[in-house]
Amino acid sequence: MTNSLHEVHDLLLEKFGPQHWWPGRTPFEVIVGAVLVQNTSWKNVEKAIDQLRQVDLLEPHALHDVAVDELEELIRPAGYFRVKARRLSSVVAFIVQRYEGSLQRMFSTSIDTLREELLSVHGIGPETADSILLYAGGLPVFVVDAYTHRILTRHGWIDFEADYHAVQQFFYDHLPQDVALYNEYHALLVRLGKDYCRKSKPKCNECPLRELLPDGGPIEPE
DNA sequence: TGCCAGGCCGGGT
DNA sequence: ACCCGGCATGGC
Repeated sequence: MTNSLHEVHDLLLEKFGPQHWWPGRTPFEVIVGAVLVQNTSWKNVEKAIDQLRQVDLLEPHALHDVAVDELEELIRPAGYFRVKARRLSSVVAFIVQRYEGSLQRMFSTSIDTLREELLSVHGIGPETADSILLYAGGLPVFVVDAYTHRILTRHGWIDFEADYHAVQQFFYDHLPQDVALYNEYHALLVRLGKDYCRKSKPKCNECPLRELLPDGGPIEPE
């Protein structure tokens, strides 16, 4: 790693500008979005969120009172709607039962404890948990997603085999603990990924990070 | 048109 | 401990 991760962040910020993540109006809306966006484009999620807003379901107790099959129809545009309706129900049940529906209380819990609790909820894995902690809770947690992994492996910064925790640790090892930095950085990596690091149609030769690499360019995609 | 999107779970080896 | 299929709509 000849260049600090700071430089990468600064270059991306210079090129793309602030991303203003998370695109949610309230912490609860961010949580709902975090579940709905799993392996799905944000565009689809927006439609589902809009439908929930139309019927005033973007708050814990209201959503908790909705039947699953009704929820399914409302979130249909987000895809995987049966699965996600149940996942949302689980998350909301957790918030209502464990924290009386208060995100204020929920985010008062220590990060490590809350992370473990979130991971124990059906439908919440590492990325969703961390997205909730960072983007809904404003806590210093770095979010790793498929783009992050792909970008780092294609540039030879980490092994392809690196798992979620290893990738996350890579950022913790090279960055100061800074919520605003974590927030912007993840958003910028996703932005970069969409333009230059898609699973298919990668445009590594045009990648703006190319100039930061010692050998003049990203390695070939796997 | 086919392939993929800001994952996660459960069953099979 | 892996490995893999299933889940589903909408966009390029």
